[in-house]
Amino acid sequence: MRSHYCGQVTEKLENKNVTISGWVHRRRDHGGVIFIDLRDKEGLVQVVVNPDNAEKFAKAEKVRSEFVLTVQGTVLGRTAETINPKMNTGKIEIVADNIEILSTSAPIPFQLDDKTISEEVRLTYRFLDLRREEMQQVLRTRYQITRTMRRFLDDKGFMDIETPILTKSTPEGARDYLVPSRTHQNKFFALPQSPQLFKQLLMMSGFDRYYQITRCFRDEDLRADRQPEFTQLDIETSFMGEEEVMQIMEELVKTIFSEVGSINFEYDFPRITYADSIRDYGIDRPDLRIDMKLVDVADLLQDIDFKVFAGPAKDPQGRVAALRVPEGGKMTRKEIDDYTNFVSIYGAKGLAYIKVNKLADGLAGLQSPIVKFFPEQALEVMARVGAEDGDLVFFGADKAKIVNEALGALRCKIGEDLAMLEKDWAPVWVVDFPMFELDEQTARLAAIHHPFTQPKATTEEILNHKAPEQMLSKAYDLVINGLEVGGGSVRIHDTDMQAAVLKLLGISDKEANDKFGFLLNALKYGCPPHAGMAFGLDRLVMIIANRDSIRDVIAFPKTQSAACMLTEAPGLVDNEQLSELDLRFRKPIKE
RNA sequence: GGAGUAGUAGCUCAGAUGGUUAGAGUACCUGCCUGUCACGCAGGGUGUCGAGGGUUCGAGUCCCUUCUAUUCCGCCA
Repeated sequence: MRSHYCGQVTEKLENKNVTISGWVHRRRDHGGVIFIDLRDKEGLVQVVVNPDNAEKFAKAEKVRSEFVLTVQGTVLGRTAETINPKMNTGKIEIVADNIEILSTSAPIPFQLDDKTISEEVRLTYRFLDLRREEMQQVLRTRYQITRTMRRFLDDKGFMDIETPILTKSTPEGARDYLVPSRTHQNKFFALPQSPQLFKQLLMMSGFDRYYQITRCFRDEDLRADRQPEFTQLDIETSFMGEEEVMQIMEELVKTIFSEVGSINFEYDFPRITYADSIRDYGIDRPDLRIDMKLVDVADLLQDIDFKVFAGPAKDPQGRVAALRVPEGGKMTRKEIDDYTNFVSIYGAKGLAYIKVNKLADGLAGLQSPIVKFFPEQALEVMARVGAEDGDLVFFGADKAKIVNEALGALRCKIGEDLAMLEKDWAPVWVVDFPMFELDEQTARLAAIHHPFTQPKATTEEILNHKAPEQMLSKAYDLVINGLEVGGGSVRIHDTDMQAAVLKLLGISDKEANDKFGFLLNALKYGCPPHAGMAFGLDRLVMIIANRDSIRDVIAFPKTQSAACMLTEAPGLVDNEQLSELDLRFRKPIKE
């Protein structure tokens, strides 16, 4: 049915007979001659149908968009006036000897070259949406990335091993997707949030280097960069520490960017500690494409007669920080109001600012509703943040968490709005994460990474630590352009240390045994030191393919309510199925 | 759970202040056309104005409820 792909018929094949098959991209009927652009995965080629044969011509007249055809014909060079420089195959055309209609098509609900189609329509007809060149290209990029990952890891002695999809609910972490068991009454499987425990067990089994490109499931609300089922490149190694894992993972990422995106990082990825990242950027996944930092000014403003600033400045839990926007003085009142509105999302009660008109004029050169509250300190603050004429300096003063989130987000928003991105790519390792965080509602400690991460402390120190929330862990995240693309840690390989961590987390022996006793048990039988990492494949593809949404790099994604527009999943099931599972609804089904 | 935005023809959208028969482009259909490549020309409207309720003499427009999509907050070890 095919001697060549449409997109690969070039002038080299002139005067040759070819057979091509594909979809009718467009038909132009001139009455006496009909042009058909035929499309397959390699591209488009123009087919010319002349009226020299009535049967053939009649078929061409019947043809419509998206019909599937096989065309036999002769490749001919176009005359100079009819060459189409916009097409790769524009120097030639195929003069049809014979046309076969393999499949007709109803009028399609949207035109493939229309770039303004709503996502709702695209997802409902995803099989058509995926015909678009753009989507074909993205999925090809995705495949090239996974292929590169596999080759890189295979060459380094990593082995691909599958782990169960039907598994057990884990403590903490995200909400599980549950699957009722028919053979075990009242019991449920959980879909894995990640193969974390299995890959640790594989290390204990002696496989030494494991990887898997695998689906993970988390039943939480969606975002542009979050789907309830997503794909991870999951990796674990034995007898490697933080440094070795980070090095090999960095090499992997560089290889992917180089081979798939022709982007070459000729430097070591910078590293930043969690604490520094929060201090300078307000967030643990800093976008280093933007050259602005938060600057602490609390020490200068503790004693002023302006409670909005002085209060948080004196509060150990508070923070007063400034964000200097170079040349931000051009901002209008409305723009500033919009930013004030923006930070309110994060709980900020306001957004103070100082416009720097002319520093040489001293206080008179500063334009601001708040300078009058601290005339003595204002210039010192300006010096601290490095303000120059024409700048605008924003201030956040509140609980540290609020200031960090508000100014951190503001920094990125302004960076984008004012086109302040200084480079295309900014990878960075974030290291020295705290081991625990204090849950404000329950006042309990929770693991920031997961409870199997090794703290930077001995078992003794873990048990006797006076401020466990200050303890660091051997965890690391890889952040690119403000997006967390991967994270990992050194794991605990010692029974006593694992018990100590679980104890701090307030997980009882019984609970630990119920939920992952198999892991604790395995730890007893010779566990190698091991460490690993997992990459969010979808995010990595998104960033390399330069898309704004993870949905654009997944063939069949879910909507924000975790539904599939195409299959209309999730759906109702038969009563018979429910009764086999011994399940019943607590409320009547709404029609 | 919360905040914002959107929902009118197959698609993308217009439709101040409530007013007669709801429009445009495109797609589609019919006819014409032998060099187009977003072909062109002439003609044709194919509609549950997301759904339900309310106000009104009268609702695409106002009010309430609700559904869907999307962005964000919470959530996501």
